[in-house]
Amino acid sequence: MAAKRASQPRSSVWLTPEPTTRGRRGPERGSGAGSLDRERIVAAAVRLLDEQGDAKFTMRVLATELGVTPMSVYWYIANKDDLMELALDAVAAEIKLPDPAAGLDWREDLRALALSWRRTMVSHPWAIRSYAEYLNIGPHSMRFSACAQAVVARSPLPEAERPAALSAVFQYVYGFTSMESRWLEYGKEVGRTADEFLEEVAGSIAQAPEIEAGGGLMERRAGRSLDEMRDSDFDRALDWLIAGMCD
Amino acid sequence: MAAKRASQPRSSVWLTPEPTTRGRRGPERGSGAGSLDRERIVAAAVRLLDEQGDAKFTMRVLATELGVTPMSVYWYIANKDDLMELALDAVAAEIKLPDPAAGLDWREDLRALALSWRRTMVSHPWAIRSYAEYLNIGPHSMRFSACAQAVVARSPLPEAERPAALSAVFQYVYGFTSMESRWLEYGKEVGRTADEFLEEVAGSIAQAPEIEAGGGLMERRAGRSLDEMRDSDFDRALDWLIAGMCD
DNA sequence: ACCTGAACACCGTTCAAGT
DNA sequence: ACCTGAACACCGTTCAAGT
Repeated sequence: MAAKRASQPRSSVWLTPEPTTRGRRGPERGSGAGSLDRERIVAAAVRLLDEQGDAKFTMRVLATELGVTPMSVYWYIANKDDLMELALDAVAAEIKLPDPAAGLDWREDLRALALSWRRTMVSHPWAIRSYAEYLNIGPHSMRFSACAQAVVARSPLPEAERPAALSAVFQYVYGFTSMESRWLEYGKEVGRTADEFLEEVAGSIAQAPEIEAGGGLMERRAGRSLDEMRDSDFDRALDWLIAGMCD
Repeated sequence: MAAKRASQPRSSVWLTPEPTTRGRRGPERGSGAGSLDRERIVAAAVRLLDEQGDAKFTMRVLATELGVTPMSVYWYIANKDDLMELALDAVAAEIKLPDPAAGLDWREDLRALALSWRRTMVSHPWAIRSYAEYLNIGPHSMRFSACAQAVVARSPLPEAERPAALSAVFQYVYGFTSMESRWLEYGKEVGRTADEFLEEVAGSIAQAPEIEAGGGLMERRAGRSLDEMRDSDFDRALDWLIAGMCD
């Protein structure tokens, strides 16, 4: 999607200051059903992305949803890439941040942060996919990372190592969640649970002659469901990470 | 790209047994310049993806590169998604595996595996992006994960915890590398080094009033280049992970 | 200031036809 | 068995025009 036109360098909504005239209007203009603005457009985009997935999300269906012609939308946003960045940041606003006044240990707060990031992303698979394509530097996203930095700032780690600590935790969470939602989505598309789907795939792989059997990576352990296993593997790895950081 | 047509569930090349008649020919047919087959198609795809990026990679330019009509390619592969999966697995073949006979500590082998995965992916940014979209269960990819499993099998970890260990390491590496190559590519697109680009972005963010300053996440430490910092953060986090796993 | 309609330059892919 | 040409059903977006 990004950089479709030939050699135009791609940029970011966040780096091109928005002309405040557009989509910004005073309170005198009542929010009648048909009035368009950035906010309404982004909200509709997020809703459609959630409901139908990013593959089916086009400027044309967005316009239809808004009861408007495709080109109307372009009055408020420069292009689809910008809209995706806006939608991405809107989702970042949903991530619950721990209350610093609660007085929890920094490790618990870091854990909580990781968990709520994961929860949010699993419910917006298109968003986590967009991470691979867009810079994610909107205000809500920055608010999240500022919060994360404040949490590690309370740790005993020397200042020079804090970025590595954040990197370790959140790159891991990103990787894990990305993988997780890919399986969930695949399963949903073929109409099964992730459990069933993964088992089918494991079966096919085991039979394919040219594929050397992975031997165990995909198999259930102790009769637990895959959902349970996923959760506990996630927790376990997080524990290791945080434990390792403190020696 | 995946699942473009409306409600057709997406599948995978690896799950739909290839009719061996196609693209498989006896040795009697010399590999003349114009002869098409799966192998040649996939090789050309990888080359084009490397050179021009996935945004510009279309079936039409692929066909042109092969000196053939777009639809010729479809005799050998079912669709573009399948081709991407094939290309993805071709790249997985490049990942260097540690020699189990070298007698290194399992931790060193795990590290080596992570490093060579990262190196391979950084040189094929389209491939790491494809991870978010496709099942990655081709023979070379499975060979890689079988190797990784063999390595942790040599660790003192109880069997039930090995999947979590693998998950921790490789999800982290995936997340890190994904982020890394996104910045590298963005920088390249606007014609600067990742260093310069990141600095510019940090500058813009600092100035944007609605964005709460991240405060330090993006700043250099001790005058080192970003490349150096990236490498050392990566190493540090890997150490933590592996150390944490062993208590 | 805001919205439309028609058009452009693309996509991936189907299908009937050629050799 | 392999390859082509024309066409279909889409995309995002430009541009000139309307109100």
